[in-house]
Amino acid sequence: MFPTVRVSFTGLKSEDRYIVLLDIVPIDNKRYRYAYHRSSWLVAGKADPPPPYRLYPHPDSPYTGDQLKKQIVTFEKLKLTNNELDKHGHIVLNSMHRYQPRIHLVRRHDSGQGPVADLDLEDHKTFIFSETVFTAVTAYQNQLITKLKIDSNPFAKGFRDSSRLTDFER
Amino acid sequence: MFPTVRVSFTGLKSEDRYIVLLDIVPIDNKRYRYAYHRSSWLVAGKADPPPPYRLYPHPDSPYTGDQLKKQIVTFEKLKLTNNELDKHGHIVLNSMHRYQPRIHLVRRHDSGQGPVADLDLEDHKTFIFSETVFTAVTAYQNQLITKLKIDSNPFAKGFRDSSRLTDFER
DNA sequence: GCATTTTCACCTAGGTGTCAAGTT
DNA sequence: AACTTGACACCTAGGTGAAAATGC
Repeated sequence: MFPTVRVSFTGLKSEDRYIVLLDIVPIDNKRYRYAYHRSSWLVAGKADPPPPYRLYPHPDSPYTGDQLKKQIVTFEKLKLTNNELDKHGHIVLNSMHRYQPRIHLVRRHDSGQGPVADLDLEDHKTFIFSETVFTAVTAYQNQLITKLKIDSNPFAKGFRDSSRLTDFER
Repeated sequence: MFPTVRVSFTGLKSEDRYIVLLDIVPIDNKRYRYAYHRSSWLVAGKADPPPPYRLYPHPDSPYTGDQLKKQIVTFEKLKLTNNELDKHGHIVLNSMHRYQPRIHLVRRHDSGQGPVADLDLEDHKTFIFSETVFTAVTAYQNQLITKLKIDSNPFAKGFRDSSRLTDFER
């Protein structure tokens, strides 16, 4: 997933163990389509059946409070898929639906062991940044988003304006 | 450092915190030179003054006992240098001297925090594999070691026999 | 008519030994 | 004469969107 979600924390207990998780939840119960002629998203009916819900623990978890204070947690390895049968642990989304990523910080006292199965059973806090809402697609619907992603992602440098042929050069 | 040191552990306490470290110590007080005509190492006098000693903590440390049980700890990022003034945290060695890598497993109870400064002050166990002794060089002294390293390291694939011109092909 | 998947060129990032040139 | 360094070609490994192929 690009751009990459990056978070940092304060107010932690040095000695405690923490797990940082990310999940992505639907924003509404709708399916969308893109209207090219007016460059905007339109509601296209009720949401499709939701794919399996997955809670993605940051692969470096658990952290000690001490470790976590010092760094920025970067979800650069998080991947999205629309394949309900995915076996790689990626987060599964419906294409053409709108989503809100969330960050969860779970605190484990000396007792707690093992993976986080259910957040409701954990001592945790959830953080939501509404500016990170997005629409899932399999192909970009809009040239502006294509340009934005190409210009901001180092791996897409080969598609930058300056390295491509313009109409004039062609 | 290639080949990469890889270790796994058993008999850990799930709840405790562990730090895995690697250091490299001189095997004797000698300097060596290579005798080409008889393809063997010869003693070439007393050791040069030792460079700064560095204890290299595995970058993923600390581990919980639970985490550490499940995985192979791989020191693939460990680097060696002969530069006494090195600022990258690499292990500093004298070229043409013989060395023994060692693995240290430090157990931290709930109290212990911070980096490992002195192993003698820690609850730890040291593991030595004498088959990992090596001679530090800046250039290989022997065509057999060159061939062995090229054949076993994926990053040196471009130098394999099959992809290079033989005398016959030339 | 779209949406989705597959293959591809083009990158980032960095680990190899070689070879020419420099140092001691 | 022995050793060391730095630029280089050649790899591994994998993240990009484009375009063609496929599916619904």
